[in-house]
Amino acid sequence: MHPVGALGLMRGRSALGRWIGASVVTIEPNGHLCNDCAVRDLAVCSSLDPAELREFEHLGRRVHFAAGKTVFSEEDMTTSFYNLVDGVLRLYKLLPDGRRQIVGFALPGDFLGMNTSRRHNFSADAIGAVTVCQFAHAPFDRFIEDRPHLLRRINELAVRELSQARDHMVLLGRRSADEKVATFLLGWCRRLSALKGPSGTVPLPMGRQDIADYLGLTIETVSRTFTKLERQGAIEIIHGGISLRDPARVEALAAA
Amino acid sequence: MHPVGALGLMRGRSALGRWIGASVVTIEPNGHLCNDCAVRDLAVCSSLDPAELREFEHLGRRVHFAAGKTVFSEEDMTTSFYNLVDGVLRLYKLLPDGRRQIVGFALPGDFLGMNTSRRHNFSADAIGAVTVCQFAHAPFDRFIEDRPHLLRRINELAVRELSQARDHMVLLGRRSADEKVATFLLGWCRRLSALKGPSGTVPLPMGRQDIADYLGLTIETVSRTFTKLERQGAIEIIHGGISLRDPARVEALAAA
DNA sequence: CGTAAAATTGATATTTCTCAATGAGAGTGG
DNA sequence: CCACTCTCATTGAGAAATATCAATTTTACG
Repeated sequence: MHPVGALGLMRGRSALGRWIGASVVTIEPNGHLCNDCAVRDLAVCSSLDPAELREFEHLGRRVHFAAGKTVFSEEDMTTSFYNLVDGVLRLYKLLPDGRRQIVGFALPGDFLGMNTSRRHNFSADAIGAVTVCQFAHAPFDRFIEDRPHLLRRINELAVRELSQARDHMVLLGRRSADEKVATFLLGWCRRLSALKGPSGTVPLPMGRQDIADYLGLTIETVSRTFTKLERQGAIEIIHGGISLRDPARVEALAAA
Repeated sequence: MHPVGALGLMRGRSALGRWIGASVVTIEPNGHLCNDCAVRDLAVCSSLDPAELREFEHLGRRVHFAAGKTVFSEEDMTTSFYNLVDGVLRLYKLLPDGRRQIVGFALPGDFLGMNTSRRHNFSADAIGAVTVCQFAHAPFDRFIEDRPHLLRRINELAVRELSQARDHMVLLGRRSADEKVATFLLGWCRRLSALKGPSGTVPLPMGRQDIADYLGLTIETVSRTFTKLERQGAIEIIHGGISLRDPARVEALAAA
């Protein structure tokens, strides 16, 4: 089987093709059970006991997005929270002249939609096919009201993201192109391992331009750096991903 | 009066010189009243009612740090939360080879010390004299236990910081040196205005190297950009700060 | 097979960094 | 009060990293 497809992260075409063609955004009929949910233990839901989970079940609805579709935009009013269930999102901000900074890639279990302003402060696009669990603000807020453990869990996720954001600032402000790429590959690899277990080949569902916009580089520099790493024997470039040939070397390049 | 000293942000020498010379880090004897606190309505405390505040009062103790002192270090175990009461902190991370990225400047009202690991994920130095309100973890956690409104307030601050962190990623990854400096000056100016009211001259308590490490530039580039802005008539460089001569022009340079 | 999008590669330009020297204030001690 | 020294900031010249522009190759998909 294709290494990328095997992890359900294929770009441009969905392994779950049945929604595509019918419609690019599909809302699943009610009746999904949280107990069956793939991110049951990863997401905010991990703080809920079985009884709560049964109630929670009725608050959210599953929504599918086809590759490239926008889940929400920076300027939109926030009406919902989202739990990413399957697929990958690119989270980004645009400058007025079109320059783009990707502020992160969301993976299953990530919780989106928190804000102070009533507006999202970044946009989110599906990379490949995506499933989210969507919660309207009002009922979610009511549910959380007398469940401080859920609030605590949400805070925990926010604080973790904050820590990652700071790490990324260091990368953007103080690392060379080589270090940026090496650090990205390692970090991505670690996140996927945590999610799906270790694997020889690492799928990169996002395109080179996405990687460039995440690392504050141009697409050409990213491409050249990939090639350089491959020539050094550190990685092997596979279609739709890479293989870490010499992880120690990549770590050395990442300079901790 | 000196414009910088007037705002209590003078660098290198404290307006409250009485602690300095005696000791660089001073713990105030108990008995401080939250009601008198300058950040009463800014900090996490704003979510507490008068009765709670009286109880809260006993949890924290005020600690003073002289200019340049480290409040906590990245590698330290976290034993406390901190409420910045007076002064400015630089929050930064270091790479093994000494490169530094300043991830933010903390101002009065900011709440520090949240984390998921049991360690701080950045270091904090006093820029000029600083007063913090320090809370030991255990009693603070106990206090928060049955006060979800305080937890909600803390979450609110975390989410706001996250939003700022993302804005800063855009700056670091996608803006030119000129845009970085202009954006920094405007942002700093706005933060101080919100805190102390608008003012013609804007104190910059941090040094040029701090600004450079915040913007992902070198000190020379920052210095040159300041000079350039001054020659264009956009700003005037004052000792220990600047004056926004032509705010519209600076905003144009910041490119939204 | 043909076309379009994405990725790679090369040549050159630009920005920012590096290295080096100079200048300006603040604190010190005579 | 005045040299002296220290740190911080500024300025200049040249170097290096990365961006830009342009062409080519590869891959995807009808």
